[in-house]
Amino acid sequence: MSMTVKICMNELCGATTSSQWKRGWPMKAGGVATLCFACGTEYDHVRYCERFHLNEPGWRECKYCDKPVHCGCVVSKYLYECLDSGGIACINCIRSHPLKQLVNDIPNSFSRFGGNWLPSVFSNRMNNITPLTEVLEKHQFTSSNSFKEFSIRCTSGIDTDSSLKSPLPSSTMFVYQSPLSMEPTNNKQNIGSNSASEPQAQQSLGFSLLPKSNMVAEEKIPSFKTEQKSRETVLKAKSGVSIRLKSNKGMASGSDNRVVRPSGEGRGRCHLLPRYLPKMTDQELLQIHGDLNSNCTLTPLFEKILSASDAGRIGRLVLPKACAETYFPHIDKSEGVPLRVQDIKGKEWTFQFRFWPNNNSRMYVLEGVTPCIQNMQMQAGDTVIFSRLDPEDKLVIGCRKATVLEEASALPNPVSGTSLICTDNENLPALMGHEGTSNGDSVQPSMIQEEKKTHTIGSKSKRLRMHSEDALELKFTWEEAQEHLRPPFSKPTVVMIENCELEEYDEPPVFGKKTVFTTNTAKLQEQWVQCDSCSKWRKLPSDVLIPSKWTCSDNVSDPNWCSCSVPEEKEVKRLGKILKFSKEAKKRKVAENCETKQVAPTGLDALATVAVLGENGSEHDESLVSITTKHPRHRPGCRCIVCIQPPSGKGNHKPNCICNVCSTVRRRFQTLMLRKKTQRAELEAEKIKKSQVPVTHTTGSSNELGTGPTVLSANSDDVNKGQDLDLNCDPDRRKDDAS
DNA sequence: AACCTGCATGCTTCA
DNA sequence: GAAGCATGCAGGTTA
Repeated sequence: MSMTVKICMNELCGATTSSQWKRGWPMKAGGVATLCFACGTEYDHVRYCERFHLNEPGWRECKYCDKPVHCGCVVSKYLYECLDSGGIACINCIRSHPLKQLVNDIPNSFSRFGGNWLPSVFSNRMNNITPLTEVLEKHQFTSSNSFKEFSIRCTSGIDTDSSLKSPLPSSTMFVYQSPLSMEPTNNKQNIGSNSASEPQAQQSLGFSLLPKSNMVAEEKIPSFKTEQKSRETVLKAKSGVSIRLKSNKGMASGSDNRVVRPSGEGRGRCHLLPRYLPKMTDQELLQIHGDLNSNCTLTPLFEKILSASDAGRIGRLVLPKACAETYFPHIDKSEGVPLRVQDIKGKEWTFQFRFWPNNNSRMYVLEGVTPCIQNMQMQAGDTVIFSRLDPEDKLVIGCRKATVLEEASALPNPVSGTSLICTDNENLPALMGHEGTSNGDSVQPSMIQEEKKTHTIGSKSKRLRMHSEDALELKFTWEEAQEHLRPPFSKPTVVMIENCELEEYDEPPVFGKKTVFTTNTAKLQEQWVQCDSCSKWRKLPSDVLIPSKWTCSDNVSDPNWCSCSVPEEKEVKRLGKILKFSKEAKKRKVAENCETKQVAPTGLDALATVAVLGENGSEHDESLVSITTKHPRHRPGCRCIVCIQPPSGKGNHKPNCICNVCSTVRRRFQTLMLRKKTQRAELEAEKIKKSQVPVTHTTGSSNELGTGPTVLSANSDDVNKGQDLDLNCDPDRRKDDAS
């Protein structure tokens, strides 16, 4: 029995289960896709898995069966990335390592590399999984200003003070805005808009033209030409598109600058409930014009926030009765009429506009909307906007993404007392079906924004109300967060990927106070923490978890230092030097990154940097206290290279030493050199390219190609330090010397 | 067994 | 209290 789970190659879709494919999809292995039911992407045979195991560039072996997995197609790329997450096999291993498990149950692991938590692990959405190499090179160890803001949303069960001693619950979602995987502005604004009353950034608003012939329904929608000109403002855009804005100041909506723009339709307009009136900013309308290529007038008709059932797999969008009867064709029969619309990508969609008898009334629905909704990446909580385009009388559909907060509000609480920040499409239906807490007694009115409730799908139903007020939001840069995130108590699984050791944790990291780790003369790790009350530094055992607020009185491990009145230990002076070095190293690194605009140092560069710091530190202080600039979270048992290397970073090993440290360092240098070689080649190629273009100024400097960080090159003496294994050498120089 | 269709139920909002 | 509407669910259909 071999059953293949299909994966939609549309990375924005990623539909996986057979149920998400239209009928005709073969259930047996070896079948080919035709159409993804979720997103509507059409496939031909060539684009799918015939390429699955071909030896194309980019392939790699399955860690379990040694057969090639990654051939370059999206499907295998996905497998490849999952492999990096650990524990997943290729299709060859389907029996022992079910692909289904791979796809539907993405391991929620938390990875560290070189003591730093990888951002990708915090975003376990299928769409957001980022290849390891990209994570390392583009996110992790680049200059600090390249770190994107991310937020940790804690829940009511997590207290920023004391409860943080405990690991975050598994349901806690770390929202990290990856420039690779998320849209550029929306999430950041969402994350940043703690106050829900802030104007919401519009992630996307898609409108497109609809050919007149697309209107299948013969019954015409009433024309907009009858609307009152006096209430219109026509914006002439550069492209010549006229966007007719109907200023209606009396109907401005609440807190934001979103203006309720009634369609101006004569029939039944005044019967529309306010929540269905289109609320669009001028900016949005101006944005729309960029998508329109003809001289047209766009008139928003109505909008509706998608409910769970609207966005669900049933594919039925319930239309507000008044809107349907006002703007859509009149229908007499229950089966209704087909209706064509287009989205922003120019894709045509045909919906069945129909109704059901309901309590002596009618319930209007659009059937078959799932592909369109998926294609527009809409979820429950997002707003679908129906508009008309004049003079062609075309029906267009657009969308407005909900904020993270809105999305959160749209979700029922899966765990009592815990709010889940989740943007995962796939989780949505399941969560929607979770009624155990939907009628929970703990449901409280939102304190974040009263109005918000009327804008979320939870506004109508108890079932969907959740505790958005419980969400706490802590903002850090990714780099800052590293210093607050500490490994959970569970032991990590160390996996080697591309000669890099990754620690995989099943549990999320622990969030706590920033501390400084040092190594004392006995080579034991110590932890320093600053009192929030007296600002004195206190020494604690390295395995103690520090809550976000800590004072001397909390120092239960050493009664001698449990009072703010007690002066600091003498060792603090050394700590001060260490901190100074740490800051300087960071500054140098950032400055160099800005200056040279080179490829950012990788974790291996950071390793070398650490080694340098260790040496310098020892120069300034004879004690063996050392600190890692990139490894603030080391704990006993940590097996990363920084922890296992000699404190001074060099000098204690013979050239032919085969100890774990030396072999690891050798191996890593090889990898680093190889990588740098590639980078250098790329840069040179680029330089040659540029040189062929007329250049007004050239510096003549050539040594910036592929060189390591300043910290490395500043220690050029190390290059000539004989055959001893030298952790501080510049790999490029080393390579040059060798050649 | 999974999916689809049509209707019923019951919660929310409005007048 | 009435109307609207979100969603559950039973029965039919399909793979």
